[in-house]
Amino acid sequence: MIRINKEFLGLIEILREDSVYQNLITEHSFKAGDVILEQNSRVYDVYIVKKGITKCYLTEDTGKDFVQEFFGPGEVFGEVEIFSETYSFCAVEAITEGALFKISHSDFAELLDRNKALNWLMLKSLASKVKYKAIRHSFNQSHNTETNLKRLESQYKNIYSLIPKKDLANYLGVTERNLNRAINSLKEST
Amino acid sequence: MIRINKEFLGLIEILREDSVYQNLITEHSFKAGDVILEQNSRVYDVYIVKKGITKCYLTEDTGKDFVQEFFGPGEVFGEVEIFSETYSFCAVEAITEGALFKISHSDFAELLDRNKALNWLMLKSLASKVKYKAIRHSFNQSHNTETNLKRLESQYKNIYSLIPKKDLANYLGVTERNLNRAINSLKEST
DNA sequence: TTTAGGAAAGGACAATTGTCCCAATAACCC
DNA sequence: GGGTTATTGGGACAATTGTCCTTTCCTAAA
Repeated sequence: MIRINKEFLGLIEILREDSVYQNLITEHSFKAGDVILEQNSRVYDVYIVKKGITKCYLTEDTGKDFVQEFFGPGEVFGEVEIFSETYSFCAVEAITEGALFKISHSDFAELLDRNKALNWLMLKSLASKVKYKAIRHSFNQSHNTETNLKRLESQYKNIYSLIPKKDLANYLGVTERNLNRAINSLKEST
Repeated sequence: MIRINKEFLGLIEILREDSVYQNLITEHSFKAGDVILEQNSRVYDVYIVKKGITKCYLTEDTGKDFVQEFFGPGEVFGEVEIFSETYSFCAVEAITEGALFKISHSDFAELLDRNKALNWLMLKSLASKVKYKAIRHSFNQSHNTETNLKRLESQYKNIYSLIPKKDLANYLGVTERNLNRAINSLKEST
């Protein structure tokens, strides 16, 4: 749900201690609501969240948004487009204020080639995304909204203060109306 | 849906022309119904499908199976467990007869380290899985069974001769009953 | 050809979720 | 404060999907 990757963030921050990399890896701040990446756009950079929470979502032809993940500190995005050589398939938008690191695709590709630690963390990060998605979608498809919500609540006690309800509904792939029903029914059962 | 990766298969077959690798990369045949990998088991090898179709699926606590993907020629599995260092989160079972290549985790890790082409294809393969999953689950969540089925039918004209209905239903995350309804309703609308 | 067994399809009803809209509440501006 | 406008939550009904069980169809053996 709120994905983080401390190892990756750690490595990026270590690299930035070298002054050479400070020009390649730039830091930028964002505020809540900022659109960091648009869907179906050319992607020139790889992004690493330093602080704050963003959402990565996809807008369908029906007008419905589906939230892929919420990205917290250390989470990487814009990297898939290097390897698949296509336009962005998700939009990324800030939920809270925060900051991120940015590296151009060409610089990142070069770094990947030279730096074995980074290369390995990249493989780990991608593998983790594959695994996480597999497990989450399987669970979501096999259970009703109430059960899915219960799972999230147990993982994030303060979920309603972290994520707006609308985004939560779009993450679960249901309407806000239905999410409200599930919330009420969980409240009653306590 | 039926994922293939000719580039990856090509590279593996080229490597196997070198007699050194023929001992590391072994070939095995399978027949329909064979269980190639069990869920929640230790994974010792990376697998590459050479011929045939397998399904990769996850069994939930409810007893429901959810099919992640169908793997055709070139598709890799068992690799995520190298990077995430955990037990298998999916089972893999043969749908048709076929054959696959197998490499031990340690040999594969070493190959990844030495062979840049393989390293790059591995990154591409993982990125492709992430992207494919993102797009598919977003679409599936945002549309009803009939629309989801229509999408599959348009991509695979002969889908009902390739994949058993039960597996198709588990791929879409619905019951067979509901899949039948969707099939009928598409038939009527022609 | 007949018949029994098993798999596949579909009918009937229940549960879940979506859509639409109205009421309650909060926010804001004169 | 009064009045207006957003925002949020929930009621009512419709559509979709799940569950259960019956019917149909296919196969194979006698």
